[in-house]
Amino acid sequence: MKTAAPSPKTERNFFQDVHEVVRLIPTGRVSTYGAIAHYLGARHGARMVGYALIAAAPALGLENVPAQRVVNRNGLLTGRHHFATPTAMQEALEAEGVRVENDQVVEFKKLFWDPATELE
DNA sequence: ACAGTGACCTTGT
DNA sequence: GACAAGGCCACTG
Repeated sequence: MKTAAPSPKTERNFFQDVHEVVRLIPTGRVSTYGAIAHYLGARHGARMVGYALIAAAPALGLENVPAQRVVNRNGLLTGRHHFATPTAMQEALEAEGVRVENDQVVEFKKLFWDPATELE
């Protein structure tokens, strides 16, 4: 299951772009779905960004995509449940120096990395 | 083909 | 300021 078959009709270009941006996120930094979606052009529907991360999930072989650095607007690790383990996301973030408390990134506002602003 | 769900965000009341 | 609803696009059943 899980879209293992790339559908040509579905422009996975969007996913590819998401992968690029997520990969460009510096270590110890975090970004948001809305920022990425906005940087890609417009509101693709921030939800699609999340889906793109699922499509980019390490389980598919894209371990180069640090989805752990991508959180929601609240800085909450909404997708931790989608990781191999419920703590994998938090563990990974803490391993990079990002303090996570109660599934929430501490000083998220400071660690926030906006492609449209940083990369411009 | 239809309906429901989903790692969300923005706007309106 | 808080709560509610809508919107975006894609995937699954």
